[in-house]
Amino acid sequence: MSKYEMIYSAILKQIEDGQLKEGDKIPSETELMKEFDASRGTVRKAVDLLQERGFVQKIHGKGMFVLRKKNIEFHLGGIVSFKEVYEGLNGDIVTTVVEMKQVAARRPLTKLLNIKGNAKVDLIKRVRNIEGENVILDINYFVSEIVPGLTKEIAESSIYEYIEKTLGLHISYAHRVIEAQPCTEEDRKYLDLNGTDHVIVVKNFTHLYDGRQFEYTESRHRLDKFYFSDVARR
Amino acid sequence: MSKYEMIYSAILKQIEDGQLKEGDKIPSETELMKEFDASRGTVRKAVDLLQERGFVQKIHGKGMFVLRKKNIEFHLGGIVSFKEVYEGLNGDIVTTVVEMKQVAARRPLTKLLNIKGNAKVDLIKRVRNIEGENVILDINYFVSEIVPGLTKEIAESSIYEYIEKTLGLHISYAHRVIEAQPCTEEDRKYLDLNGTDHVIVVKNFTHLYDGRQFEYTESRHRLDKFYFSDVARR
DNA sequence: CTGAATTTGTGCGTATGTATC
DNA sequence: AGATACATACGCACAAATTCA
Repeated sequence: MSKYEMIYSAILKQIEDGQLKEGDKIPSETELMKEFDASRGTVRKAVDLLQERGFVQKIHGKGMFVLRKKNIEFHLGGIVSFKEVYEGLNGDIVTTVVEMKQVAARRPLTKLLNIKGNAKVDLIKRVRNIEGENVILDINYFVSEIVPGLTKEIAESSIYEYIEKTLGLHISYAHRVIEAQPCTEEDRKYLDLNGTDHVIVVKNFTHLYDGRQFEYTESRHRLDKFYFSDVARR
Repeated sequence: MSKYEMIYSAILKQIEDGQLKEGDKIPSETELMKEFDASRGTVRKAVDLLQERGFVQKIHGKGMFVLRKKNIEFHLGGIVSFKEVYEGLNGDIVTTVVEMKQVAARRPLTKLLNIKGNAKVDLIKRVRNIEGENVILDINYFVSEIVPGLTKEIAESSIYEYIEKTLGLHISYAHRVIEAQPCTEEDRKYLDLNGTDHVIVVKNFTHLYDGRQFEYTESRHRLDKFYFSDVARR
């Protein structure tokens, strides 16, 4: 881990552990330089990261203050977001693979994944059951050439861990779209819809560090279980 | 404008004008140093900003490449997001103030705005009409002590411009929450709901540079007109 | 395959500007 | 007015990833 990441983590830990509470002033940059035996540039890189991610707020001439303790979580891979994740989930999340096969890409998919026709794609459909109700249907498409060797076991645990740890690929960014759609036959088949006739769809176009797109995913959430939270700056 | 902002804008303009197209390699940091007569740190600050905002992707040892031309727009103030904004909106957006009054804060509101009871609050309800349909109901609450002098005229044009330009306040960040809710009586009264029984609610907790919260807003969107897009990194 | 050149990543030091108290 | 704290900018050195002769 680099030095600025160490400083970032150390300060973040103090916030999470409650040694630094909301509204507290964080030591000045010169003090942090001494504390961590680092240059000002390095300290600034660390605290800029803290600010970007919404933990602190720097004020010119005054100092730097703690905004919030808990991370505004987003999940680049896997489950995107739902209420229980934020509310400290009491019950369990059970993931079931309901369909899994390799297909040759056809028209809508070739565009969504930015690949040529007939390129091999791994299709995975998973249902997320929370506290006894099926509330999320995840439909993943992975480019087989980039992500080979997917199995049912991997799909049931963590595909992202497999991609990063086992395959050694570096995931970089995802373009996300959130919108509502009328329920499909498939939604009705797999989800406990509770009388609702729309779902919230989170689309993910996920890319590697080198820019290649390796995934397109639709997370279809039951309306009343959907929740999204973030911090926008400037 | 600072030097790194100049460099940021200059490169962004080249991307928007099409001189740098998607996939193109951007000149190396040393070349940009010469081009803009700047130090490496300044150039890096500019291109790091471009990367954060999703325009380019830097790859260690290779270079820096254009990802996309169009900004993934978010709107910190005012209208949060809806389909037509992204699709280049053909028709007009008409904003109508349907209610406006000053009230003394009561229980749910004191918590949402983080203020004391009986503190004065300006309540504004506005309907957004797009292509002949009322599809968004915005309910804004402003802390009167921080944002004084709001009028119907300001509410009909741009409240944020008034806050920043006229009052000279610096807006810094907003905590956003997106979720679905069943329609209220008010939704039914003001919106053309088209048979849907839920709305998508975007909640905004907006703060000044000094950390004070000055606004709480609910944007209530008709399901089929809602659209949200962003880029998540790492 | 090796090594050099290029390019981005990290870290240090210094100076000066600007806002707050 | 002076002290403090963050903001911008410059320069240098070395590390790590990639490319290519």
